[in-house]
Amino acid sequence: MSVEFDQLLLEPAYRKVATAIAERILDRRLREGERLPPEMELARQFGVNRSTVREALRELESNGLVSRRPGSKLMSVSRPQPGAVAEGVSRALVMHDVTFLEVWEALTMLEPPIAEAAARARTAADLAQCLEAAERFSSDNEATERAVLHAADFFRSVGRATHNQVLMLAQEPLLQLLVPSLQVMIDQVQQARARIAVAQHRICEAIKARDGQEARNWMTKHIRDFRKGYELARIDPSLRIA
Amino acid sequence: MSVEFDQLLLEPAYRKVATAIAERILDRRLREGERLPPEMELARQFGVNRSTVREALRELESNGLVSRRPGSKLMSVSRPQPGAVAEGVSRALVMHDVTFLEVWEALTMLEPPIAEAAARARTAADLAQCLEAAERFSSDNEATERAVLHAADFFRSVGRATHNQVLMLAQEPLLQLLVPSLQVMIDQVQQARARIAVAQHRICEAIKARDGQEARNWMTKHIRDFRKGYELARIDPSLRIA
DNA sequence: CGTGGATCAATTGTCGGACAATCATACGAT
DNA sequence: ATCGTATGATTGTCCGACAATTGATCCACG
Repeated sequence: MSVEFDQLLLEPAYRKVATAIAERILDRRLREGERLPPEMELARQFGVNRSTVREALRELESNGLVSRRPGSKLMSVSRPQPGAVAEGVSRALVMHDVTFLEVWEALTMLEPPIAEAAARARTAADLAQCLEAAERFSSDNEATERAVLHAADFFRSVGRATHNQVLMLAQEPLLQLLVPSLQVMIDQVQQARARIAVAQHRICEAIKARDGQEARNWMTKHIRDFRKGYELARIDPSLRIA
Repeated sequence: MSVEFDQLLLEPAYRKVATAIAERILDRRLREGERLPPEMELARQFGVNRSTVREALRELESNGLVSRRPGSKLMSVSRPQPGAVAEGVSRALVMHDVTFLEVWEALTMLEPPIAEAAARARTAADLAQCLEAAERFSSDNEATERAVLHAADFFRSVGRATHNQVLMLAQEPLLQLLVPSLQVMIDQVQQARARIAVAQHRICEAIKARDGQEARNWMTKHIRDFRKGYELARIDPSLRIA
């Protein structure tokens, strides 16, 4: 028997409303695509003011559980977009002063097995996407910004080839954090673009041949190159990411 | 020259306010722990109504960028708590109908290298935490719920030993998704508890000896056991997680 | 001088109502 | 059937208000 009292949690009404709606969404009583009742109706059902309902909706909206189709004002239930979710994670990591070293270490762990899984699970369409992504990098890498975005997109295309949503979502924040620091590095290292292109090419070939081991190996080299690039550019890898 | 027009984005005011404040937090002009100006003051500065400011604050609040110290009503800038961030990711994954197989595959990729890194980077305090977590599982695993939570906490303690916040945050959603399905499995497989305890013990020993390879190996077995458990319990691993 | 309590101002949570802009829908003209 | 139009519904934003609770200040007291 505990002698202590539970810390009584007095949640504001807007929070209760938010969790109540979120619950209905998560247990599928409100299904995806279905439109949400109007704010007035929700206010009536919950017995609160419309302002309160609106504050709750803002929370759900920022979690991606509700959204509106572009050019519409009606709110409908939606599955959170991976990019948006990952953005929240990225911001959290930035606030925690993550360093490039930490991001790089995570990439080192995650990407090679992803490449291996992609080689096993890829479909013809996946392979085409990987090839296209590599081609985009090769043919349009002069502008720093575009080069970096294409490099990240290549990782995304490999991730999609795994057909594992968990991996895609785990990978996304890393890519978002990689982009800004890669942008600094890539212009200071002459051979960077060429080496990236080669690695992408090899990875694609391995994925095409369904050679998991080879895909993993080249991805390992690819990631290791990032680290080397930072050393060559004399960027301190233990600096926090902007 | 592009002939197309950019899709003009008309954001509602509450969104502009939210991003404006978020920007100031992320670039450290508003530092952590600092208290946020009162709603009225913000409304004055942005030239909008207090209701609008409040909607913006709800968004920031759900992103964890602002929060209040328990038992206080004053909002202050805060770094997002990993648990809360991961919860958003978990919900996103649930909405995307992730299967146990996907979660398990991600764990297979992520946990062994984490264990290896932990063996390298751990401090004495980290080791103590791992041992405590393992001990808690061994000594308090009768109640299903507690056993499962302790099993997850063991992973967390190993994650902390890596001193890599990216890894900790990447791992957290996986653990949150593992818990409910592990809860179903662990009671249907006789030897599950014992095998988990042994694996934890071996991993701890390897971490203590700073033997990365051994830590990785035992973690690999540990994760593989989960899969076997599901087969023994005759749970379809391609079922979506509740 | 520090401590504790009492007082007052500040702040938040919630409410009610209001209005313009915009979107959804139904209807009628072509 | 397609297109444009009128009407109603819904959202975004504003205003003002009030109770409850917290933060801050000050004073008495040991």
